[in-house]
Amino acid sequence: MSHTIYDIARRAGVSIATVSRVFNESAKVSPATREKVLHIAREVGYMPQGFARGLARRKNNVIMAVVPLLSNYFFLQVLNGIQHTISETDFELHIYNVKPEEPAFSQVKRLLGRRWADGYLFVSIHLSEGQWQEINQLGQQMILIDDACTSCNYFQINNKQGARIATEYFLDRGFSRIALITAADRSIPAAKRCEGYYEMLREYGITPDDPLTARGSTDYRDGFNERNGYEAMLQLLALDEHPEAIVCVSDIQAIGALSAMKEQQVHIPIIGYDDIQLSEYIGLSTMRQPMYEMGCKGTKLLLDNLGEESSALVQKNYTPELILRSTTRAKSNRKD
Amino acid sequence: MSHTIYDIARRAGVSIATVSRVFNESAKVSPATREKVLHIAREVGYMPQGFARGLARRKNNVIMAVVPLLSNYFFLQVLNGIQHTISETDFELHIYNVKPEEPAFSQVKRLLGRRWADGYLFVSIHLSEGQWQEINQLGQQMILIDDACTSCNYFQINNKQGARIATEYFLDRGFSRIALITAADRSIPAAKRCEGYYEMLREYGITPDDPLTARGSTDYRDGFNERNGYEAMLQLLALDEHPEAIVCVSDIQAIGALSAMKEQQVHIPIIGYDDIQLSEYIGLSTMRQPMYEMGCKGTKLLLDNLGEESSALVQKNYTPELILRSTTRAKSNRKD
DNA sequence: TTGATATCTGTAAGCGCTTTCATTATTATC
DNA sequence: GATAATAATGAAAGCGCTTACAGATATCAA
Repeated sequence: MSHTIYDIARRAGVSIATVSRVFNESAKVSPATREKVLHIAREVGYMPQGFARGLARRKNNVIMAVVPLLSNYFFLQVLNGIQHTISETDFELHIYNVKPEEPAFSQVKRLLGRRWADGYLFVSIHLSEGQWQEINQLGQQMILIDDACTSCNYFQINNKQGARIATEYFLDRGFSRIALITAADRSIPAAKRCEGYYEMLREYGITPDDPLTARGSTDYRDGFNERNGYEAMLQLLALDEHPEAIVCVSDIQAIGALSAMKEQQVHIPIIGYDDIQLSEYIGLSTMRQPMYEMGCKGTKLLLDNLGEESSALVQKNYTPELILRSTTRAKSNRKD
Repeated sequence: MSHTIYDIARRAGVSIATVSRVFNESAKVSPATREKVLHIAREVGYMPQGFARGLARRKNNVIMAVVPLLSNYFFLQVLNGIQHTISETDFELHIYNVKPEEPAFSQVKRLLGRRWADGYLFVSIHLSEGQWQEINQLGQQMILIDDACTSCNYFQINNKQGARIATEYFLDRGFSRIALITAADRSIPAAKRCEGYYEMLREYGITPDDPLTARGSTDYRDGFNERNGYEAMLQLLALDEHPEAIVCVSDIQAIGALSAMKEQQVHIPIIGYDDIQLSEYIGLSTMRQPMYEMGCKGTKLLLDNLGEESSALVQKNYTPELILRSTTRAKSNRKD
């Protein structure tokens, strides 16, 4: 069943060192022995065990992407970028999914302590500056994607700026009753986006109106879910006066909002956030973030750092881009 | 930086055996020493390394879920079930994502050879009977979810039956020009679903009409993508006579098809497949599969098997359920 | 032939941990 | 106070591998 290097060595009539050399592409083994060993290995399905090898080498050629609740759409594209970059090396990618039931901080600490991987990519894991510092002091190679910390390498998108751009788009078109659909308070990106919305409103001399900030009560995925958007929209439509436009902190909520509008036969311009793949087909205007690119760049940096001893900090900020589609177009051609 | 059990032992003035016992909840250590060790460990951030521990124990409390290209919506829900079940144990879940560029078979073989995990859950990985046999002979604990093999444990959904149900729904309503939107030929589930469609048509005495089977040319994710459905729908709408109803092998393609219909202002009843979360909000009728449940059951079985020596094969087949929503309702109340 | 090089292979030490077994310290029992 | 039983600890082997280092063999110039 489970063969070890000793079994192979015995059957091939060589020492374990030779077997090891065969599997490490070390040149110092004659073609004849190499073939003999490989043949036996193939026959019994032998391959060096990751652990033992990792232990001996103090490196196991695994990098780990740490992501929040996997069914969140956001970082799937980041992962694609990571995957793509890794597949060009001899590293393996393992993915670790932090669960919502336990604080991310303790999960991450435990994970790093185990040292399963040579390096870690944290995607959309939001911790405080102090917590990241502590994690970073564990001395593992790591990169933050979609969060920041002064002492870490990171690739971040400016959430506030994204919301500012979306809000300004509507302001520029003369709207002033602009509503906001937000998510759970505890979500840091949501909070940043709200902030951008408020800030931009004030810059245009508008005092944010409380009832125009809505959020559903469905808490699943920090409120980043369709139903939450649906509920929020219902609240907004129940107002004495409908809002003129809507800024939404995620596409997925915007989709819920759109279905509420459809039910009530109203059309209010809306801009989502994330540019998930579906948005294009739904015609949802949105803020696009360079997720794939961040995945690639982050991975490349991590792999580079793995080689060198200590390298300079890389900290990069991106600005999201407004993608205009039909949900921001006037619906004059339709009767309803 | 990276402390070992020796460092802790030295600083605590005990042997490494004692430190090890502290971290293994072994009762044989006095409260005083336990505290002393734990205190020092906490101070320097020590935790036993996964490898070394795995090597010594020949078990590392990791189970691995192997999934195809991560951006596929299908198995996200399976993963939720897996996650949920595992979080109630002291196991960790690592996820491995097979890449499209290399045959899944060789990736899986390599992965199992490394023995990173104690057990493996293969979700939506489609290999031939013979290939699974070979994989199974590597002697690792494994469960198949959404595929089958006579010598393995598996939890499978009857794809053919699902398509039969969808097709029959339309047949029962008197339609006979029922179209099929399918995906890439190489996709096994897609093929099975097609088969169900053809079979049911014939049982109702209808000879399948070639042009009524459509597929887009966008190959991304084996054709399971919005654009593919969009293109397929365009082909169907270009026919001399529109189909009366559409069976689609995935929700994601059905969404593409719907947007094509919307563009051309037509409404043709359609049933998707998968019941992804968005479908509810779009009102898409679909075939629902018990994905979450399969994730839970599969994981539970795997964990059980990990304990015992050899246990009886568990092979379970599910039938998808037809969920009726607005895309199968007559659109008589709307003008367009 | 001889010694010097180059090529291949084996020996053995370690990687960081767990765990058995032996040893010592402690407590209970009479 | 001696003995047996119990509890806490340490020494050491081993998990499956890599990798210096050294040894063996082959090759070649002189």
